[in-house]
Amino acid sequence: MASSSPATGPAPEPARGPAGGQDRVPAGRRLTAENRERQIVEGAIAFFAEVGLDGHTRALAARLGITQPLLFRYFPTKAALIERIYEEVYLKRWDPGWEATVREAALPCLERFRRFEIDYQRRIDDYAWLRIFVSAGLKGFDLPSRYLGMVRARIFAPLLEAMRAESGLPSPAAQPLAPDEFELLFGIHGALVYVGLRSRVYGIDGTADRDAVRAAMLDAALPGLLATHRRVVAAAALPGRTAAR
Amino acid sequence: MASSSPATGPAPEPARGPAGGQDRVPAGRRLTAENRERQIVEGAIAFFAEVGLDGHTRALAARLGITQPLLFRYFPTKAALIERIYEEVYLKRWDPGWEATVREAALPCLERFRRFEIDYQRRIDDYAWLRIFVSAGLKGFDLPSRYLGMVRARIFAPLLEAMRAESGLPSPAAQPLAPDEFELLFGIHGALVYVGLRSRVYGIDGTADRDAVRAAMLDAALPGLLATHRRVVAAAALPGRTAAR
DNA sequence: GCCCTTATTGATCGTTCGCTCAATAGAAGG
DNA sequence: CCTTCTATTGAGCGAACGATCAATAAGGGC
Repeated sequence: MASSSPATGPAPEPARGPAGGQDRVPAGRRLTAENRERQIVEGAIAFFAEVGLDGHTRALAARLGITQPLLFRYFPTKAALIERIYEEVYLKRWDPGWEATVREAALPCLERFRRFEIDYQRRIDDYAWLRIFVSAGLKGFDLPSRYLGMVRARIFAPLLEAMRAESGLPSPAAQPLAPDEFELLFGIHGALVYVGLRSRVYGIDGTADRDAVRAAMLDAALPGLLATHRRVVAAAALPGRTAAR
Repeated sequence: MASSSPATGPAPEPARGPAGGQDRVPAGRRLTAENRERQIVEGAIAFFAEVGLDGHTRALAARLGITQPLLFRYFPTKAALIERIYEEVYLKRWDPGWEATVREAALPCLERFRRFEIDYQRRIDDYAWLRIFVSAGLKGFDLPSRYLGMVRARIFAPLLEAMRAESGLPSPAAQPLAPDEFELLFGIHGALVYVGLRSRVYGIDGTADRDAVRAAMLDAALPGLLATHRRVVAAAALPGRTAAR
């Protein structure tokens, strides 16, 4: 169970990522400020994803083919650069369409959940996204908890409300959403995320088509979800045990 | 979505852990070599779990109330100390009883799976265990992939073989275990692990009784597992698509 | 009490960290 | 061609890194 190398050795996969699809920054020496900044941000995302947020600014500069002081021309501090990465990777990649999907009244709520997860996981299963997310969590930053708080409030809460309605259960206004109801969705959610984690963080090659694996997981988990949800809501309505916290 | 503090701020939870149940090392100045070594290892586990494997030896020494050079009296290098942590946290905490549980012929295989996961997750849902595991994965160490390889080979493979037999399907000798069959178990497994990750890595307080949450997840996921498994095996037997890799 | 063993320390090595600043060089406008 | 602007660099700051080693001091055996 010993690790192969003592303290070195970044991740095996470069995985520079789609980088948003914009055309690559020209490799010329003297770039415009705008182009250089974009190049630094994109390079920093790939770099810190590989080596972790403790990565050194000199190593980042070397990878970009520039000198280290130039980084500080564009970002006053290393922390500011990391902050920028948060915005770029997490805020900018949040799709408002997700919030619309889970409210699409024309669809059964399980199908809304399915469509959200398929699309969400496709975006999340990214080398930089997953690794920086986990790395931030390990360093005690509140990014992961705040981000998952968004998922909880903007996605899962409306979904649970729709599931309540579809099952003829009292609305959240009448009976507040119980933590166990969220756990139900986070359970399936976690199983899907774990597929990416094993590949991107634990370095397990795994199955080629993770998208198909997740689709199969949803096919297995969704059919029984509404019935389980009804049971959970009924249990939460009883004063038997304290459900919250 | 900005993090609260730029680069400082370890995890909110000390969570020194049960430390194996052995009596604490006396706080006296001059300890026996054996006691000092144990104190260093236990302290290092808690320390590196909090701040990550990039934590500094001087900070570790300060927390232990000793000077930094003393660490190098007991461990030739920082990497050697981390190696020792791997043995202590992962190798020593592997329970051979797990391998016996999943082979217990008297029990239905779903019950074997249930019992394994309940016990396994209880041990895994530990501040140091989860955080060092993830931290090692981010640093590119092969600990996580090798450990999960053990779970796959020693736990899931015999379980799948038993599920095959219980469903009257061909044995792995006749038809090799397909990757999709493992994904079936890793899916449920991942959902359970994710419960701990959200708390220990992402810093979400979450539900108090994670053990009960996981039990409920298993209750929801297990009933349909055998039927799904049969479908996966049947699909893997067809030459329709390449199942492996 | 003294001595011997060794756990522990203080001082320090060479390196590298994040970061600063004056000097340099490449493109644009006249 | 020359000037101007500024992107970029080279040199270097103080601090902290992992690691080393001779000096110190606490305890046990006689």
